[in-house]
Amino acid sequence: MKRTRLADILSSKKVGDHFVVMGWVRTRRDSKGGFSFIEINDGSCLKNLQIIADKRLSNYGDEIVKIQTGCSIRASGALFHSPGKGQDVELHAEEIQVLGWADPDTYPLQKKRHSFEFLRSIAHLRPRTNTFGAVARIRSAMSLAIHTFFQERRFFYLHTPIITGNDCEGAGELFKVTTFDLGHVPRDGEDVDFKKDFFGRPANLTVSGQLEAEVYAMALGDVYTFGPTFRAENSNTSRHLAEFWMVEPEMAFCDLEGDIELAESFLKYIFAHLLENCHEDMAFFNRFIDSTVIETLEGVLSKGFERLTYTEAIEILAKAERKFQFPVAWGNDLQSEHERYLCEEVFQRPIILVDYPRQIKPFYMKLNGDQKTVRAMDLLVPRVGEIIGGSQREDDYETLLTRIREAGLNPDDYWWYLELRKFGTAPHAGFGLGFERLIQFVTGLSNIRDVIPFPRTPGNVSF
RNA sequence: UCCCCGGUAGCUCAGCAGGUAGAGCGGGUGGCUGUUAACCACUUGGUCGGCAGUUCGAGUCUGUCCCGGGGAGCCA
Repeated sequence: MKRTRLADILSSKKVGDHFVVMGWVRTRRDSKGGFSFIEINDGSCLKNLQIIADKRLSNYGDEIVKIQTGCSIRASGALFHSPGKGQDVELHAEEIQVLGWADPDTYPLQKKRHSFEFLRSIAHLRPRTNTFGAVARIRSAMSLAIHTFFQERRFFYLHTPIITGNDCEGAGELFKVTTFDLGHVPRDGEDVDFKKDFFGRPANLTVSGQLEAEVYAMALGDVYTFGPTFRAENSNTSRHLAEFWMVEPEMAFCDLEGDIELAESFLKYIFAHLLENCHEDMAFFNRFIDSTVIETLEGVLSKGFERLTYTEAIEILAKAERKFQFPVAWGNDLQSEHERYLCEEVFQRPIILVDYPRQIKPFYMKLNGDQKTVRAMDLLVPRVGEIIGGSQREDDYETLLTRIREAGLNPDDYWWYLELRKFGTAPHAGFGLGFERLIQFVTGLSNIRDVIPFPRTPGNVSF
C-alpha cells in the first residue's frame, strides 16, 4: 500500500514524476470531452489534488463515472502542470481503483457548506471537511510545540493520575469513579460503604494535576503535565467541556514574575510555531472563520500582553462609562462582561491580571505581604476569556494550613501536600492552560465543541 | 442551573393574519462544457421534534417534555 501524501506532492510539485495517491473524493465533474475531474483529499493537508480520469481507463464506464463525494480511491499516474485555474498541478491517472464506495443517497456530507451544529451530530465524518481537518492538524501541531517548548527549557514531562482520591481541590464538580453496581450500592447505615468499593474509599476523575505536579516540581525542579481533565459542572456554554486537555507547568525556585514570563514566552512560542509551520491551515481560518486571527497572533508576538493588577482593573472598570450588569467593587470577582470590556475595548489585546483578593482565589495561592491579596495571575484574551490561571504557591506551612481551614477543607486530606512545606519547602509557581480555549483563540472558532474531536458536554457522550 | 432564540425534505431555510406544505442545494435521468461550490432541463423527496389541548379545521394558537443555538453563572 505504498502511497505519496498529497502534502508532499503539492509542496514539491515534481511534474513528470509518477505517483500513487489514496484519499477520499471531494467532488467529481465530468467532461463529455471524454474524461472526468476527480478531486481527492487525504487529510495530509488542506488542499485537494485534481485527478484527470480519461474515458480510456478500463473501468471508466462502470466505476469512475459513479464515483461520488465520500468514496475512497487509489490512483496512480504522472503529475502534470494543470492548464486550468485553481491548481498548479494535476495527476493524469493511468489507473483508478475504488477502495470504498459511499452511497450518495445516505452519505451526509455534501460539497456544500454545512452548519457546525449539523457536523457535530456526525462527529465520525466531520474530520473529512476542510474546517475539521484543519483543526485536527492545528491541534496536533500545537501539541508538538507545547512539548518542544518545555523540553527545550529542560522541563520534565510528568504524568499525573487520571483517577484521584483527592475529594476536593476546589475546582468544580467531580466525576465519581466506582465499580459499584449502582442498583445495589453497599451501605453502612445511611452512608455509602466505600470500604467495599474498588479503592476502599471515594475516588474521582482528576480536575487538575497541579497538586501532584507540585510534588515533582519540589524534586525535579521544572515539570509540566499535558493531559485530560474532567469537570462535572453543568455548564452549557461555548467555552466549557466536561473533558478537556490542560497544560500545567510547575517550577521550583520561581515566583509570580517568573511564572508570568513563562506564560508569555510559552504563548509566543506556540503562536510563532503556528504562523511558521501551519501557513495553509491558518490562512484558511483567517479567510473563512475569523479574518483577524493571523493579525491577532502577530500582534501578540510583537507587543506581548498588557499587565495590570486586579486593583488597577477595578479602578478602570469603576471609571468606565459603560453600565455593567454586575457591580464593580474591590473584592468581587470579575464577571465576563468586565473581562471582555478590559480585553476587547480598553486594551484590545490579551491582558494579564495579577494580585487578586484572597477570598476569591483558591487556598494554595501565596498570600501577599498586604494579607489581602494573593500572588495570582489570570491571562485573558479577547473573545475566549480566561485561558490561563496561575499563581505562586503558598510555601509557608502555617499559612497554608490556615488557608486550607479557611476554605472549609480538611487538612488531613492534604497531609502530603502540607508535608512539601514541612520538608525543604521552596518558592514555586505554575499555571494551568486550557488547551481547547487556546485552540479557539488561534483558530477563531467560536464553539469549544468544534476544536476537540469528540466533545463531552452535559447530556452528550456520543461517539 | 437561569434568561433569550430555534426545531418544516438528506442539508440550508421560507411558509406573512389558523384552511392538510415550498425554494435552493444534494440525489436520480438527460444535455453541455479543461471542469473547479460548474452550468441547463426534467425528476425524486416530508407522520412540519414528541405528547396533550383549543378549533369544523393546527406547520401556524396554548401547555408540557425532549433536543439544538446564543448569553449568564462556574471555571481552563
